[in-house]
Amino acid sequence: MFVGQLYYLMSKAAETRHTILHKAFELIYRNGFQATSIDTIIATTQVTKGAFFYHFRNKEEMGLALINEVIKPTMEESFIRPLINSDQPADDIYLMMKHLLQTAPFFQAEYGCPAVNLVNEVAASNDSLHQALYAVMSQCLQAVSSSIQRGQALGQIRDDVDGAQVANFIMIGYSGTRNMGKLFGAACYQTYLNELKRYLNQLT
Amino acid sequence: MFVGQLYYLMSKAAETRHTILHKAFELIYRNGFQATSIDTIIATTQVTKGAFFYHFRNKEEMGLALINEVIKPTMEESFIRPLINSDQPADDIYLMMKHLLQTAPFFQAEYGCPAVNLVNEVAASNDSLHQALYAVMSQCLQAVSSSIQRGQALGQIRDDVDGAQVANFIMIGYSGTRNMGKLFGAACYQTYLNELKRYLNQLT
DNA sequence: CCACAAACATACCAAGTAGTATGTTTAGAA
DNA sequence: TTCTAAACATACTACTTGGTATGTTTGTGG
Repeated sequence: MFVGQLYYLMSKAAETRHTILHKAFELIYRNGFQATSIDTIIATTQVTKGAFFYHFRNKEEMGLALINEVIKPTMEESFIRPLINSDQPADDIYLMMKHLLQTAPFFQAEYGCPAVNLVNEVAASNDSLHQALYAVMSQCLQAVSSSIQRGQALGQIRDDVDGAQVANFIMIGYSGTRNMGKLFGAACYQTYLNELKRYLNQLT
Repeated sequence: MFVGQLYYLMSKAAETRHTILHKAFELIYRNGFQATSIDTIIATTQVTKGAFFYHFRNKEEMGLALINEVIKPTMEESFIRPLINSDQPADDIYLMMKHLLQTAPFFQAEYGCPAVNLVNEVAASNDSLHQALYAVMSQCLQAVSSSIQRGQALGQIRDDVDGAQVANFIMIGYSGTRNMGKLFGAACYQTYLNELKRYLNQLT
């Protein structure tokens, strides 16, 4: 098979798959994984059930693809990329978080963070989704941890600071903020940013 | 009606109601609100559907009762009570959190915190449950905030510290810890406690 | 232009869902 | 004891769920 032919052959199918995943992402983001039925997904995508189950063996596999093909790239773009090669970790982590909370594409306080929501809903009950989310969040942890360690090498972060612990604390703060934001609204976001700055300053 | 007669009259019924609520609490804690069906609840409680719907108009009202009669007292006992009249807020908040994360009755990292889980699941989609959870969590916020302000009056906390903001940050940290604990396990708890101590020290 | 697999479409199903209709039991007031 | 309402029990229903069985369309390699 020529690549061109393969491309055209798969093009429409890939588009259908893409449509399903991204529409499902929106629905699941707002309503949760369990609460979003396949019937709802195919109704809003105008895709038939046959097409859905051609592309995904079952709902769980669709969820897996959603995490790996929609959520993971999104987190890489908004959480990890701003920290790559950062030479001022305290500032860069703060700015990354500020952007993430205030202008990221999926910013909506009432609905939280897609990744955090899924962790809460499926981590305890679905092993493969748990693992996929674990991979995504571990990447984020690693990005923060590395930037802290780089900061230490550059003499900008105190040596007694444990990068991995700080990274954990940042992720904890992020997920907690997204969680409390669903309850108390976006005001939480500014609170977290203020206290995060105070915390980061103290690492320098 | 005499109180005694009323007491005996309601006693058995109250027990049934209590059984339903507490068993539902366990199931919902582990599996979520939506994922816990009424059929499952009545099967594990050995209570019939007629009894269930005698005590609760519908599933939502049962959830409301669960928040107000099970979750709220639990949070009052483990989150609020340790902070009442605390004269060393930095220490007391840390100890309260340590106890809450390590020895509280509903401590199970993989399942998180019942209140936090519910916030995540229903805050965006159910207004009355949202309000009930808002009330519970606001109480917790208030307890932390008050203790910080008392600490300021006693000269133990810096005057430039905003008690309400600190309280928010504590709740954010708690919920985030419970959330990340579901993903990464109980190791998160120690990390949070360490960084919390560092944070609290800096307020004195 | 034809065979054939990829990509979809339609109809269906068994299990589960919240909730109801209609009973029966039980315990205390009179 | 008897009457009555609270407290439960049973059977049922309309609807939704994830998933399947069985088609039909579509593109493309030979």
